[in-house]
Amino acid sequence: MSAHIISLPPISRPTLHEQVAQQLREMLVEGRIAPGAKLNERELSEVLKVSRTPLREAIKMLAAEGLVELLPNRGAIAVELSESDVHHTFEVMAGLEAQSGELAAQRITEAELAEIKAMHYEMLAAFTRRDLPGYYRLNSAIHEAINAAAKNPVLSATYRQVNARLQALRFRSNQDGEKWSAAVKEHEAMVQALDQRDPAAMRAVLLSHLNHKRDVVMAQLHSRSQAGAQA
Amino acid sequence: MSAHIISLPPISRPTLHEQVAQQLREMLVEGRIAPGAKLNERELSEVLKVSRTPLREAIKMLAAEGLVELLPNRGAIAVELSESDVHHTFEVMAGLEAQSGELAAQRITEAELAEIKAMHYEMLAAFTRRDLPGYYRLNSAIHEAINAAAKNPVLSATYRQVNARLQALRFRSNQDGEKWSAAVKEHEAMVQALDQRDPAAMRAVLLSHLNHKRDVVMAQLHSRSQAGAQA
DNA sequence: AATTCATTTTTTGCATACAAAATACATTGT
DNA sequence: ACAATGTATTTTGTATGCAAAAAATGAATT
Repeated sequence: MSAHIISLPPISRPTLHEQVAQQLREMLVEGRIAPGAKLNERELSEVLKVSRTPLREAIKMLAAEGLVELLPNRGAIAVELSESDVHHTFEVMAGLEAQSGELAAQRITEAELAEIKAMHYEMLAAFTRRDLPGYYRLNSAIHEAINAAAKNPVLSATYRQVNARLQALRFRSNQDGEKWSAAVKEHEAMVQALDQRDPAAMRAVLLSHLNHKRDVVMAQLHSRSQAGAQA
Repeated sequence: MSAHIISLPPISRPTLHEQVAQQLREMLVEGRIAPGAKLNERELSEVLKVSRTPLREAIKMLAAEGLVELLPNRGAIAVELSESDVHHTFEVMAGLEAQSGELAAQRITEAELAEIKAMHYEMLAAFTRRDLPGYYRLNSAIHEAINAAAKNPVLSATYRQVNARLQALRFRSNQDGEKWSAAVKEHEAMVQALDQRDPAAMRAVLLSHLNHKRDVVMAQLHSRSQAGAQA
């Protein structure tokens, strides 16, 4: 048996239901399928050019992930989180982020820390330019990096799954300038806590960060539902 | 506002894939399907008396829940957690339990507390009789009750999903007598923290409780793998 | 005997077909 | 016009069929 021929098959083409699940995931998180909207199987199978079988398998996965809700004999709809759902979800996210930060402060490497600092400065640039899309992109990249620095794949997977449900809310609209700069200040404190390898400080700042984020989102949801009620 | 999707249908008749998923879940958690074992579709569809279609849909849900692993073109196997996986999973469970306890200490009602105290005494009885199955049953009922008292459905669902993976390990064998009484003492402290509505104390005791549980399980896994290596 | 290669068998993945439930529609009666 | 009821259409749920991939089998060669 020749020793250096083995271990070639790293690139496995994803199965069809896997690809479909990924596409639907994006459509749900990006809001191309609106919360509450029905997922018509015939329609989707035509758009995605697959038969209903792999499509249904993908939908079942998304249901287990909490991105869609299955209604027996009536198919699936994109989840629509109630105000209370959002509150509870943020509560869990806060706990996950706090733990993530706590562990990251214990386990982060110099290289990872340097990269986070770099992204932090880029984020400051986006903030200064009032470049909201850039800010959000960097913000979520930083949180992902903290997550990675925690070195716990189970925590990362759990975090991503819960976070995906929140992403589907599409709450990335303009936020109050004051709240925004407060968020930036919190990020400053985060980087500092990481630099000092201070888990308790990291936990504290992330808890407060997530609480503020929750308040912003809930306020937006509220104003959104107000606007909707008038239309 | 709120999602008023569910108004009437209290799931009169669960769909077939739903029932199959539930059955498979039990088989996996109860160890009737061993970790690492292959899930043969033809075989399972004969045992469960359903066609492969709903069976496959159920398997996809279990994959999303992390109970089985999908191998492209080679079907599914029951997840087999590595030592590192178990460690990471306990880390997440500790965080979830700690938060659950923290919230429960803030939100528990007198009635809920009374019920937990009652179960605690039953558990003491089981401990005194060295009734291990009864002890485990009451132990998990108490943790479920704490979870319920936290009044966060998202947290409960996340907790259950992560916990199911650990249950599949079937680590309920005899534990060291000293460790056992230490666990009971921790439960005593839990009830006290709940009674005093002390979230910080609750968090602390649950973190240490889960850390000890992790140590016990890891030790058992180790001795088990030792025994396996000799056979 | 062990290894390689070709062939058969099994198993998975996907598409289609059919049945049952839900929805939409139309007709009737008031 | 409206409600009620029966019928048609659509949509979901399940079973079956077929093709491709993987595994098993077995012969041929060294």
